Amino acid sequence: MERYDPHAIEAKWQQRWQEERAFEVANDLEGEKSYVLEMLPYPSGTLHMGHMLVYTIGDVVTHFRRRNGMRVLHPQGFDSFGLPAENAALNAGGHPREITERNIRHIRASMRRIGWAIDWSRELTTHSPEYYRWTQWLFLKLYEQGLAYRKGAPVKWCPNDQTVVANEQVQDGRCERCGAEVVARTMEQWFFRITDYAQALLDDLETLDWPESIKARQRNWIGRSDGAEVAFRIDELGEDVPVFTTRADTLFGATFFVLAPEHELVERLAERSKHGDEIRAYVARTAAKKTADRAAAEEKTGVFTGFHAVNPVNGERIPVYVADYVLTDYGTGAIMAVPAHDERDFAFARAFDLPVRQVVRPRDGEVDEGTPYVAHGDDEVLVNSGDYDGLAAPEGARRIVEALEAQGLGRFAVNYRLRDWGWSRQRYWGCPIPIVYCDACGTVPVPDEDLPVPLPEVDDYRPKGEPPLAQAEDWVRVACPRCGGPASRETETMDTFVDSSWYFLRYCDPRNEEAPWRREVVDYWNPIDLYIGGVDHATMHMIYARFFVKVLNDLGLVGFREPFRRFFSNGWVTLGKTKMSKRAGNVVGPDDFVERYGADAARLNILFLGPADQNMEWTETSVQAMARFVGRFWRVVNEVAERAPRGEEAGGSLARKAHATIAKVTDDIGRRFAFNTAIAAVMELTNELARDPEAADARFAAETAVSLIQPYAPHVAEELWERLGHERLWEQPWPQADESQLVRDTFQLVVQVNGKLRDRVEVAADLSEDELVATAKASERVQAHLDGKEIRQAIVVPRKLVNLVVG
RNA sequence: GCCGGGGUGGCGAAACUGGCAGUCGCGCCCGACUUAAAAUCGGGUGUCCCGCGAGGGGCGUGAGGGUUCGAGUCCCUCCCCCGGCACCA
Repeated sequence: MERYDPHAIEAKWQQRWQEERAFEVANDLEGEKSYVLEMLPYPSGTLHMGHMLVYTIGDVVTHFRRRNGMRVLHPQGFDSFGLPAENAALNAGGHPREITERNIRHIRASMRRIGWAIDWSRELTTHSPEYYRWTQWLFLKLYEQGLAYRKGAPVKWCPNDQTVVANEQVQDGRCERCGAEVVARTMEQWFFRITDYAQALLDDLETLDWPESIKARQRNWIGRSDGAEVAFRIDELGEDVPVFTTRADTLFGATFFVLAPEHELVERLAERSKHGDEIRAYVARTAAKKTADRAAAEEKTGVFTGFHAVNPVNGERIPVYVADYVLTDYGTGAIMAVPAHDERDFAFARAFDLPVRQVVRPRDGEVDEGTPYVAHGDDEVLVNSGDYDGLAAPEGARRIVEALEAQGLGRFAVNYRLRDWGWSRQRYWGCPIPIVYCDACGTVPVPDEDLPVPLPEVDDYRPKGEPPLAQAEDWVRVACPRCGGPASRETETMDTFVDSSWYFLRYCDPRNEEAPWRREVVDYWNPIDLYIGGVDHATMHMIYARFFVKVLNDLGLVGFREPFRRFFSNGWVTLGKTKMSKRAGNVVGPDDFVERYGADAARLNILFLGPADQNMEWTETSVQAMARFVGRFWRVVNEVAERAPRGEEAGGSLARKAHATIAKVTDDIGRRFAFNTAIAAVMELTNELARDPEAADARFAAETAVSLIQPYAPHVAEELWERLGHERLWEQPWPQADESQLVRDTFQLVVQVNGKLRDRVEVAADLSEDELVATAKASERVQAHLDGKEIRQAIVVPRKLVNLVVG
């Protein structure tokens, strides 16, 4: 028998598939389709085991669905613009384009070497002008709709380095790099109005077949809360300031009022206040603080403004403070403070010696005055609340808001935690924004026919305060598309999440030069039937893509409202119980293992480690074990091919086992996504086959095993299929389990006494319940445990067990 | 704090619908082949107790309770681990 040589076998079949374009699929738009997609990689290095996992899952499903008669779209590409790729280039010390394209070549070669069934004719890279032309085009569509806009947003600025620094790069209010005190600055940034779609993004989660944990994360991220907006009048100004509250039941307990330091009113108050300097100093101090540090602050800080707000429910004047525990970008940036029923307000009241007034208490029971009482269900009632005293808290809240509404001082309101998506970056390696600024015409979109706006070459692409594109002066200077006068281009670039918010649509029609896609094509393939990827993209990318699709649907560009009908979230691959990552320095790549043990063993291994949606610990011994299994599989099947009789499949125990394995593997891959147990089932079949390779039904069992392992180990399966005298396994229909073979005429009856296993008896399948009980009683082992006691009851589970209850 | 996922042999895990706990694999032990080792192949392997042995019995799925003829699985209380969000009013 020939030795198993994975390299020769894998090269042979990969060449064959490439020649035959075996995994390319045409846009016939006919028949049952399945779009199977894994999240595309950042070409920031080489493949690691996480990639091995996610792409092998997709590959198994692709083969399975193809062989079940579906037209399967399974493309691949590279998320090659943006920070991940650019940072990799900066580390490598080369031009981002060169480094990125080198990484792509390497990864593409690895992917081909692993033998994934990818339609390479549809490959895309987000940094190619053919792609980003349409990213720009889509931006312009959103811009036309008013869904893309520019606004000032607070950023941290280092006056020494003359650069914006990320929140994560500020430590104790100082620049991480040079130690200078950072200051807050408002800078113009581009945003998408994703908040317009907050409710739709929330509602439509119900229609998706996603893991509950992932839906929960998105709900959490969107963060809907129901409450009321209530107007408080600043007494000295005569101006109404709205607050958002979820606790209208506590309005009578408001004892002070707080504005976020960034609230637009604060500067105006400072101008008129005798505490003006104090207020400005406080605002400057808090602005420089990292958001996380503000949140982590043990002591509440703030400053009295000298102004007062009037509580609309009782006309009471309460002092107005500025304090950084109130966030500027949630609700209205101002709150009514109810220290008796809110932890944060309570802490502030303690620190500033402000009154605490109890207005909600349990119907029965005592309240500890030393801590805020936050419960507010139907078991809580209002007190100190005028006409509302005695009402249950939810009812009281409703009545109070209704009364305010009647006076025009409040209304029921909904708030979301979700913020508009800020996506412009002062970096080089990203999609240019097709906008021109003209002194005469203002902000002018670049006309479609002038797309793409190319990414210019610059001398120094490293990040600095000014966008690197500003150096490309000839590129920046441009005639205004509207008036022809002197104008300049937008020099910021898009975040990579913009590129990845629509790539799955481009795969459907990747070479279209007239449009981003043809609608009938995307409508045929989409929504994606199975999307596979890591949980780390469960919020950002997967919310942004959902937003894009909803907008595109509203624009009539696509006929569906959700991109990912089903999502499978793969686990992490860990080494030493730590997620494999560059940062942890524990990355193991598949290249090495494919080289040493072959692609089939590496593919089987990653899916055999454990359930694919849970984290799994990588060990070198496990891939060796898989190499051993493949070798054993090779020997056993070859032996059958050489020695087992040909002819009709006989209905012996091997054939029965084969049919049972078909049923198990089909269910495991098709319904349960339990890839590990499907492999175990084929191993069992192989073990039985090895015991009797010359049996009359050995050939059928071997063919079945080869056919079932094909999605996991397509190369060795194809080679063995050929040795069994057949061809083109990748196109063969998936085997069907013969139900009649699954039904046996005897079965093993489990006999319990008082629920404890006492015996197993092989019995005929057609015995009646009485006969089963009689058989159970007849067992010697059972008799020993009956101990002469009376049988009070006999539980019979047909075709399974008899439980004799004695007492 | 809120939300989500977990806890089963020495290890990764299986048990899908309440019905034989531990499939499959790793590791380990014994044996075959070998001058020897590696590789490969065969057998064994939850744990404790009784028995020279064949065998028999008890215990066992994070802890405690409950429902049930029967619970890893369902219910209640609690502990621990991992992840997400978090001064979100």
